[in-house]
Amino acid sequence: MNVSELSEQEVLRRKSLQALKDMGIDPYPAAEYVVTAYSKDIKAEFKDDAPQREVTVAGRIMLRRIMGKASFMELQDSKGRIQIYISRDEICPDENKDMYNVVFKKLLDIGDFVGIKGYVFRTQMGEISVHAQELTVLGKSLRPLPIVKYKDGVAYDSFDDPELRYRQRCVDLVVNDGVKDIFLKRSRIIKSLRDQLDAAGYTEVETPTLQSLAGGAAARPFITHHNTLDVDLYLRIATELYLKRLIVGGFEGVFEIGKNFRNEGMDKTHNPEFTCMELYVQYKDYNWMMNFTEKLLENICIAANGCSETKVGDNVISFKAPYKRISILDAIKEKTGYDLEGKSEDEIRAICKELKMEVEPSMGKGKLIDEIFGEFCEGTFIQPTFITDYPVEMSPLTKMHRSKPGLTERFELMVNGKELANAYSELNDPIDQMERFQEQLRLSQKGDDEAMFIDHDFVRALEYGMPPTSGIGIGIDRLTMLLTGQTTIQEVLFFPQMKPEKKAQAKEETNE
RNA sequence: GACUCAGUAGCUCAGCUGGUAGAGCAACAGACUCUUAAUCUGUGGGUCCAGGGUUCGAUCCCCUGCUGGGUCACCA
Repeated sequence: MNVSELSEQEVLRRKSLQALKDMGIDPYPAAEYVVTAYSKDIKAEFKDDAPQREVTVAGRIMLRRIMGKASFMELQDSKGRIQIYISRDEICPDENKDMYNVVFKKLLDIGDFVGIKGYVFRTQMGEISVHAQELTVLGKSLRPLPIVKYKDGVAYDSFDDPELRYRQRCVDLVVNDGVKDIFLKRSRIIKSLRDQLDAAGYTEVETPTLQSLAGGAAARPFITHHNTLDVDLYLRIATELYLKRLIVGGFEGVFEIGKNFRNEGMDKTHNPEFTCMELYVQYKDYNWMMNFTEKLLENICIAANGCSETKVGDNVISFKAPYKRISILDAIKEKTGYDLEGKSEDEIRAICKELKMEVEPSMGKGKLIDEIFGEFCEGTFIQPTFITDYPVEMSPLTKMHRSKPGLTERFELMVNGKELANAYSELNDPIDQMERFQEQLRLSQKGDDEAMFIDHDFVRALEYGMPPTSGIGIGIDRLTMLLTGQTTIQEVLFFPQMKPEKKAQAKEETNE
């Protein structure tokens, strides 16, 4: 990079870096710096009448208030911030005052990492702080951070351009209060989920991400190429068909938490790669799965938020089990007044017309029902609600309903007007499965580019025999959104997908 | 993909339908030994997203493109 391209402040910081080296101070020391305390804990554990506590803390300088021969700074470590008091004669007991006058006052900047050895005290204004006795440079920052100031919990000049925040998430995490908390909570959510599945005796597994056939869901896949085999491969759109093969193989329960990839649109609730948890348990049905799911989610909510409620926008959502259960046809009857039970495709099409919906001739009965639900019902279920018994046309991997013809043993869990989970009593009849795949093929030939392919290998697995099984998929990103009160998926992904930065790319190419 | 809004200093933003740009914070120089959005004095910092067009003259008007936001469509 050419120095002339650097901003004034970047040039100055590089000069400070050199000045530190010239003084014999390594701006990037190699040795371990032994930290004995963290900001948050120091404040929580402080007692005014306790004996003086010696601590060593380390972190990033976020604010400096220099007042001649003494100064305050705010140090940010992994748990929060703590104020540091530095007096010149304390860190420079000898005649040489360079460590304070030159290093601290001139060569260090906001964003630099330092270590502070000192003791904990309370200032005259009442703030618990560390009185520095030793200052160590731990890492020089050459690029100025955005300065966000906080007073009484209110942020001033916050760094809030979404493009910059998502492209440079590291900066967002450093300067914007609360961003890190979302991701810490995401981690707790996944841990709680994993712990509960583990406690239930189920096995966490990993199945292929590169698949020669992208099955298990209706979605356009990403295609890639394997050179050695000279074949095109797909990035998986679901883990379903491989996990069921493991059920065939004799596992009691298997689950996988991992990324799926769908080559589709991006918006507030869709990212091309997203995280799903899929679970399959032998000898269970979808009724059992509803019971299991509502307890699972209640516990996750408590693990994340300390209670079984969460607030998203103006809605307070309770994850306390049990959840309301209603069949999709009853839901439609409730919201639109139309009873679709036993109606033919043409009759339903006529109802769509009465409801002033735009429908296409290629849509079959199941698709029409789904459209009505999506249009008039889906958004109205704010509290967790199991929508059950979907039409067979939309559910090629689901067992037929034990008593309702044309419907399947499937549920989707709606929360805050969005699908959070999708589950079935899994279809384990290989002949029926083959016929369903063939029906998908017919849809595909009619122009449905999301119809599933026939997976002969999966059918062969079913032919060896799969026990009755229930399975579920839960969208982890959406669950995290709900439990952290976020309304866009970008806020719960560290690095949401964005278009490449054109300028930066061009620059790098000219450098090579 | 459609419509719409936006892009100005390191950050957050002003900028009068046209005359080559301002503030706060940050930075720099100085003062200050309990400050906390520290304060006080002074200084520097700009490819006004890019490329065309109109004009004597464009940050501003027009066109195209890039990037992002919002709404809608797509995503069972």
